[in-house]
Amino acid sequence: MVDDEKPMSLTRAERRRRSEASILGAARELLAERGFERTTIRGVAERAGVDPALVMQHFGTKDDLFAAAATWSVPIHGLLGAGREDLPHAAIEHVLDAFEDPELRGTAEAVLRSCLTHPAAGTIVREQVLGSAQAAVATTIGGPDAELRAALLNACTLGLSIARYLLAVPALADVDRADLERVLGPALQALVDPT
Amino acid sequence: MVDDEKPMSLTRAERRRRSEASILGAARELLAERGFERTTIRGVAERAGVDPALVMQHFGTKDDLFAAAATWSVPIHGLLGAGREDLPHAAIEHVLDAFEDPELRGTAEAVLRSCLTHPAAGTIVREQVLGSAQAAVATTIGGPDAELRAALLNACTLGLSIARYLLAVPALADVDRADLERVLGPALQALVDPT
DNA sequence: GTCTATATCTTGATAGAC
DNA sequence: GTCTATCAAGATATAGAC
Repeated sequence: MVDDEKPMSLTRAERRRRSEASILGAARELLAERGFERTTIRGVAERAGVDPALVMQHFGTKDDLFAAAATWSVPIHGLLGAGREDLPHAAIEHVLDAFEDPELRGTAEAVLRSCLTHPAAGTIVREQVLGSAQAAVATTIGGPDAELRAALLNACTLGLSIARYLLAVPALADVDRADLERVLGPALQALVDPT
Repeated sequence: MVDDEKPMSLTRAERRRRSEASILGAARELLAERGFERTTIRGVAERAGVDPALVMQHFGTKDDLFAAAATWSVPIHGLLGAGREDLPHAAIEHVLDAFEDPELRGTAEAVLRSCLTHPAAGTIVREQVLGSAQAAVATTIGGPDAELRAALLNACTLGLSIARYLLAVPALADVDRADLERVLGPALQALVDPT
């Protein structure tokens, strides 16, 4: 019982870890490009360079694979640390950082791409992504309309993310950070300041 | 050749017109609820109360059915007639009207629901919905950033539509028109006014 | 014009050899 | 641990009877 570990166990665990990581990466790419419905187990396996059956062996079902690939832990510390004057700036940075970091962008796109058609993805966006940011922002805004203002702030940044990165609207996809902040900043400021 | 019209032709044409309309209505409903991939010909036929083969007979392919059901002629005259001070108000009315008219809402949701996963729907939103509104708004905005400001105005209203009507974010789905305009209006005004 | 029957393909998932 | 072979279900689309 004690010494039944085989000498190859490290290699076995290592191989498993690697194939799991490559499967997860391939799944994220395809989910980001095509969404949940058009992403197939076979397609994921092919891009990962493994056998289709191996994907099922590791993750059980397609939904479980999605859940594993689309786990998006939103870093809201940037929003929490901001005062009311910094909030627009922080919010814009928040989304631009997520989509310009190659690591984060995959999962962010994977979740957003399917959020209108896949119930699980919709719940993630509604409750985790928008929900946590809304709660973090509402307290620093304050006032009677705090929740509404926070929700609208989120809606605008969500619209920007979708239009710029997922739909690739020309006028938004091409513009650089500085112009974006310069033009959008005052608008979000008006949203945050209760007049 | 001249008199080969049958006496029943009116009935036949009428029946065809009716079944086509009911198929189109059922397709719009399901497309709005589930999106393109999860909408099946069988499901459309069942909801319309007709035979699945009849759907194909009328529309040829599933993509053609989508094209017919998701033809969204955006009424931008409200945006064209507005001056710079009225633009935020007109823009908000523009989206709220579309989603609160039961007739328009179906097609609007059908297009938006699939715009991230179905290429044709994405093109419609990018070029027709956002494109036409952007062109209409950019000229009244004027200045060097006109296109960018118009695109951002569109992105914000798109985000509002998605969050409120498709994702049903609580804080946005429950609020009424007046509050929405009161809070969002000044923000969009700041977006429109070049400072 | 409408429906029955079916062809053809693709999907997610499983069983078992090695 | 990995792959071959395959199942069962569901999809679009078509052919032909009525």
